[in-house]
Amino acid sequence: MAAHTHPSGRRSTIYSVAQACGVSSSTVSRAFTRPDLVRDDVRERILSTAAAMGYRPNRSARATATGRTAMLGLVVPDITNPFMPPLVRAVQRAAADIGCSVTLMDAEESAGAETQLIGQLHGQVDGLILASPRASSRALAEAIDELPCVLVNRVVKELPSVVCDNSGALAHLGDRLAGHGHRTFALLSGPSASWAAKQRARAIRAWANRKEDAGVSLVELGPFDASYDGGRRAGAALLDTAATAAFAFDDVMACGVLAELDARDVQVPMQRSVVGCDDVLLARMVTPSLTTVAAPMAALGDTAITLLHHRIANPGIAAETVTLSGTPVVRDSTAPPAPPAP
Amino acid sequence: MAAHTHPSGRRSTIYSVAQACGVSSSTVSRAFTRPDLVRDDVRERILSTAAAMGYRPNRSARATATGRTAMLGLVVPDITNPFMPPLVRAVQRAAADIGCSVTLMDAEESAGAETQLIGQLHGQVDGLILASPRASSRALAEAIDELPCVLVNRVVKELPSVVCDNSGALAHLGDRLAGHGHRTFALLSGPSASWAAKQRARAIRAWANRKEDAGVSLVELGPFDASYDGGRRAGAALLDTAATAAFAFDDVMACGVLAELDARDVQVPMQRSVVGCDDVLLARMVTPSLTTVAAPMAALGDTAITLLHHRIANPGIAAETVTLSGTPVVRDSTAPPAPPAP
DNA sequence: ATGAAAGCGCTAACAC
DNA sequence: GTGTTAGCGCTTTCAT
Repeated sequence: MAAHTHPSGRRSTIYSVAQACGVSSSTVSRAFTRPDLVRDDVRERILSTAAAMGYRPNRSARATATGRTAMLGLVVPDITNPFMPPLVRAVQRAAADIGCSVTLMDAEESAGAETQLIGQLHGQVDGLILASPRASSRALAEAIDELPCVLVNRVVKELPSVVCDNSGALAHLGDRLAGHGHRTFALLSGPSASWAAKQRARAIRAWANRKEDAGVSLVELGPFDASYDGGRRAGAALLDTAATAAFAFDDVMACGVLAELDARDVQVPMQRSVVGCDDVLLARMVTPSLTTVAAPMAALGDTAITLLHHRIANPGIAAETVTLSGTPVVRDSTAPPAPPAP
Repeated sequence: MAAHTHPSGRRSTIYSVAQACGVSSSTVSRAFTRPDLVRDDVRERILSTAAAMGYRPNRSARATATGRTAMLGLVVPDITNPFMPPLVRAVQRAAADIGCSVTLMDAEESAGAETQLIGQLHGQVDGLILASPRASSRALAEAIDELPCVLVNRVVKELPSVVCDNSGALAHLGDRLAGHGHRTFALLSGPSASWAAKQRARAIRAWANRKEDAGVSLVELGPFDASYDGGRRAGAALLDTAATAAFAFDDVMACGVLAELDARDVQVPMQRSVVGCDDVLLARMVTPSLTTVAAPMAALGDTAITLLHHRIANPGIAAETVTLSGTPVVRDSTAPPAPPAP
């Protein structure tokens, strides 16, 4: 493996390749970016000598010339949230398909950091994907300022977004539980600032209302942190109610609920049923495995990139928001309620 | 928020700012990159009118001019592995401290993709961090070709790296278990191609050898996948042995072991003790919570970036490998063995 | 199909 | 301390 540097010690450029091939730099450039514009034999000669010389196109130079960086920014509120990695992967894969790489920014749960990071991304990326941003709509709009962008799991007026609607799946799971004989349900709600938490709470309330005639009643608990510890607290709160089944804000919280119930010797699903949301890896790993609503990660990522791509190509296009649906996944944390004590 | 574009519709540049301020473009440039070189009042005037005009430095242009992109590449074998997010975060934070952003590449568990991604990063980043790469040393070296880089949790001759040594912590945990009365231990080893798996196996073997006189014996099982399912299989295998305590390759595997034992009504820690490795978030969330070895994530990230930074500044410097240590964390998955059946 | 030349936005000597 | 002037490596008219 020879060091692929020009004899002079400098990296090779289209110029050195051009010289070596006895063609002009433009032809070399074309050989890489518009292969169809250069005669086959010439192109092949260029490509092979370029490879031999270890030539690598300089992305920055290309970017200054074209005005496109071929990079997308992805900002997440918290990369350690198990919801994110699959999303990151999906976004990245889709971005690769359109020839872009993605620079990841973790806001470490700070809304302030979010807007600051967005600012930093200006002039560095062609567009932005904001996953469940926590910053206020106003702050967001201001930080984004003209940069093409799409939100994931949050809608803000005037901004395109792709969101996951779990109401159908949640209702399905609710029906199933009601069918099992559950009547009193608990809603363990997530952070009040969370758009997703609002949506999920709304969905569950709506379902419960529809089922009122069937004797279903809903007790709302929280808000709790969307964390394991938040879940522990939610689990404790749950036991103070008559609810036999609980909807946790997400799988992580549900996981905390499971732990708290276990710690208090309350059996799941025998004595309480609990359902999570998102279907993160974790959901399969805990005992009992979680009944939950699977988010269409890959589709979320794909759609976000498609929307963004479209938006980069047609600036000033109207903001649309596409809605995908979650899918109910039944596992071991739900079952018929225990028979009333004798 | 007005659209921050030049009246002409184009983005503002150092030139438009310079014109608006009645100074030369270099002064504007300096005001941003070497503030100390420009008189206070001038600098302030420049900065404020720049802000008013919505000027944002163009990173690509800067990069072509300086030859530095201020971007680092981070390639991970599998972003969904819970070990990675904290590492990613740490790396990112440290990178930010030296003024760099990081573009994340997920190889989706394919060694081939790894080298391909590395190739893609050439001419796009100033340096590379490779987290537990799976590609062969040869393939790696070839793909890296001259690009400054540092490996995390893997050592390859001629390449700088930062690794985590868990042997001390593992031995500590082993001693503790032996002190509890355990005598037969199982080593549930990880993928044979994994550098980390080799190291951990070696550490545990060495410890067991040292303890032979104390009656400690070790049975080696595996290799198993470093996954939940791998852990389930490992758990099943464990029950075919006389071992009362097991070292799993990592927390994810340990988690599978826990599930399998639970499924077979084997109580942890009463009937079997199990220890994981890494201390991922998961370790705290499962029931019982895992005794494990905490990896110094933040330090790993910091050190990797420091090494890389140093290496970018001084090309051709000798490759050093720095070793950090894991810390034992005792939780609920370990305890004295059950008394021999009467 | 190929070449010549201008320009992308910024930095970095080098002068003043 | 500030302005002048070359580039950085690449793309892209515009000719030929």
